[in-house]
Amino acid sequence: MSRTVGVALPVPRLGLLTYAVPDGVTIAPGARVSVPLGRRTVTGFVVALDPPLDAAMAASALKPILRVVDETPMVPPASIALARWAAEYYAAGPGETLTLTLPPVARGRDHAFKTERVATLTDAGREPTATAKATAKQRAALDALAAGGGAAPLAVLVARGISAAVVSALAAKGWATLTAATVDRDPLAGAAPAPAASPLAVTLTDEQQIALDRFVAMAREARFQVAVLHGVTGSGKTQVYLRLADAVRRAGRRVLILVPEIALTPAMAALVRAAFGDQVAIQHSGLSAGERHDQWHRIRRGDVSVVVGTRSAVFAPIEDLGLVIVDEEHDTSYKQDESPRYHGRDVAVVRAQQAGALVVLGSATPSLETFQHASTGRYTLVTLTKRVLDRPLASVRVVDMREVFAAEGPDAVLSPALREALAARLADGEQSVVLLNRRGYAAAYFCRACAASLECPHCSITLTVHRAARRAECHYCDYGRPLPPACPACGGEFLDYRGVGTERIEAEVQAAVPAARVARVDRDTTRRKGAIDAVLRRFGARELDVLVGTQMIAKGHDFPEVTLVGVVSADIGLGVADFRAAERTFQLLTQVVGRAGRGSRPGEAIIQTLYPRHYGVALAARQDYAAFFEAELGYRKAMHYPPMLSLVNLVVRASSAAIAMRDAIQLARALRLGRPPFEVLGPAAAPLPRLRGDYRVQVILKGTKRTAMRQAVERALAQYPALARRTTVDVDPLTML
DNA sequence: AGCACGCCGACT
DNA sequence: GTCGGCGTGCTC
Repeated sequence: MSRTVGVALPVPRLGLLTYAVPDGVTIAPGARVSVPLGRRTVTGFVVALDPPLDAAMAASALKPILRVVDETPMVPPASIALARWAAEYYAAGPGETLTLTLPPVARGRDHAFKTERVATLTDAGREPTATAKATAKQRAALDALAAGGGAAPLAVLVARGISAAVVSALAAKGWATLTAATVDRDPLAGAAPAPAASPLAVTLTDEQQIALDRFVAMAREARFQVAVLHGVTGSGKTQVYLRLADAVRRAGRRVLILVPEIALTPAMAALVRAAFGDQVAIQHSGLSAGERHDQWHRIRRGDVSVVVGTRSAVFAPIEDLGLVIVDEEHDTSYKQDESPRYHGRDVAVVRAQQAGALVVLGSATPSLETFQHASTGRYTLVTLTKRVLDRPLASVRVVDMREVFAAEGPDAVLSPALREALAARLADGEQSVVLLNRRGYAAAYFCRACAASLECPHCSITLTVHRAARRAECHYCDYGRPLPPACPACGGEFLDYRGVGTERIEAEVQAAVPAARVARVDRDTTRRKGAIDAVLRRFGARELDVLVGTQMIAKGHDFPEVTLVGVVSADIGLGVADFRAAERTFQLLTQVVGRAGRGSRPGEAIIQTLYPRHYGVALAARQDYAAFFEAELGYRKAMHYPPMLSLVNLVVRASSAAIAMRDAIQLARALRLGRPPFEVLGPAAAPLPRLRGDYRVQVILKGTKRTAMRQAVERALAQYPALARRTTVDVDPLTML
């Protein structure tokens, strides 16, 4: 019996604390315990039994555990190991990452489980002679119950026109019983109907079959391996995933499928549901707390063999894991942009390693990190070079906007080529997608007299114009204001827009093709739950002709009738001072071009740009991943950027620029102490020097020895606790903001 | 994260 | 004169 336990508490950066275990109490790792912390009582996780005590601790009196919350461990040992790894790797507290393994806590009253009244036929109810005197309605109810295997939820009966009163009558006559049962809410209820045929019955192309056979053979080895599925857009990666998942499931091991975003999840979830029925659990942030709770417990109980979810599902309590699939592994939404700043794909690889499982990283545009490992042989590369049914990739035209500006003036938004193509598609009854990766009407509202723009009072950023709402909004904090009638700086009355956003594009498209039914998909139009689903469904049902949107529409969706994709300003993003700008642009363009021509008719893409020769644009137009990878890797080598080495980004916040700089200098000095095996760059003002009222200064670590970098950061921050509280640590940052 | 302590500005 | 702002320290 253990005398002490190491407990992880949900407190940022707090390490394990040791508590005494009262006599006669037994505790297993993974169980939650209620413990005193300062003057409050909190719930933590037992992660270690009888941990080694340091001298100071051994001498002092440990506080005892107040209560054991779980008789049986809340999370399996594998989840603890994974969370502890993530805590260390991402310089977070163990409690922070362990929290990720739990379902969201229901607030207030316990809405955790939904109970439902279920009617069940009794023996008498099944006996035709006993029920001979049933009325017509009662007979209908008895038949419905019999058809449902002898039992059915009351709600289902009511939906079929059988009133609750009739069911009560059956109960009164002893022909049926009514019981309250706990049911799992179905997060797919009301979602797009599942395809009629099982996705597992689809005939694979030769390439798909070869890829599948390869993966199945690897999975059969039941050891940690990483495979990369590099398949061009429309090559049918999903079918390979599903068949592979089925094979692993049949072999008795479980499967985790990660997908990038909530907007994408319903489609994938519906497919997986069609393939595996009630063997699937879904986890993503769009579910209500109650739904997530139900799904989490189905997983924890081992009721399902396949789990589909977004980033946080990587911590789901799955045992006997044999396969992890990371769909669209290059997608930046796998990286959490708040602490703990983990990368779902990277955690997935470690999870597979700890479980002895196969992990498949799939993408049409693999990240540099992933493809680099594939090309050195550390990961196994499997390629799909052809689209299913031999459909051609879209033909691409790059439009040099400088020529358009020269011909039509500087206010041109849609090029003649794009306008004409949109009109032609409409005339042919085909659908189009127009992408611009910036929402709002205009990027700025500026004064023609003094050139001042409306700016956020809390962030170093110009306010975005939302014209329909007649407001200017900050896209980094919650500040917003009505559009002023005159310049707030000089009183000038000639205010104008600069830069375009999706709201403007929607209007321009409507003006160019007045007869078209146009809808917009961006964060502004899809805030409401289910809104994005509704628009995508209308588009899928051909009730819309043109979809205008941000990168939300570039991902994953399969609309066979789309034959034209327009990209309004391919350069957004290239201007950002970020070493991944070219990679992101290439990925976005390649993905969105891949939306065209997925049906029987060939697709076309029109890319408008100011830099037609930029390699990120030109190679995406050619859809030449190999050439892009070579060019980009050359750049990363020359500039000493990932994947050649690793980065840690430290951002120090303070109430004044001077204090932020002073503290960052102190931090950098501590990090440079003792000739460390890595570079310390800065301090320098962060790319966003002010954010939400804070002044920000950054220090960047660059090197190949990640462990040394992390340890140095831990040491430096431990030395200055006040500074640590105001410093964010981002290991393997995706952006330097 | 909370919660307490402590040191500087605007109020009954 | 205090009330209370947030900056800092601490949690087995």
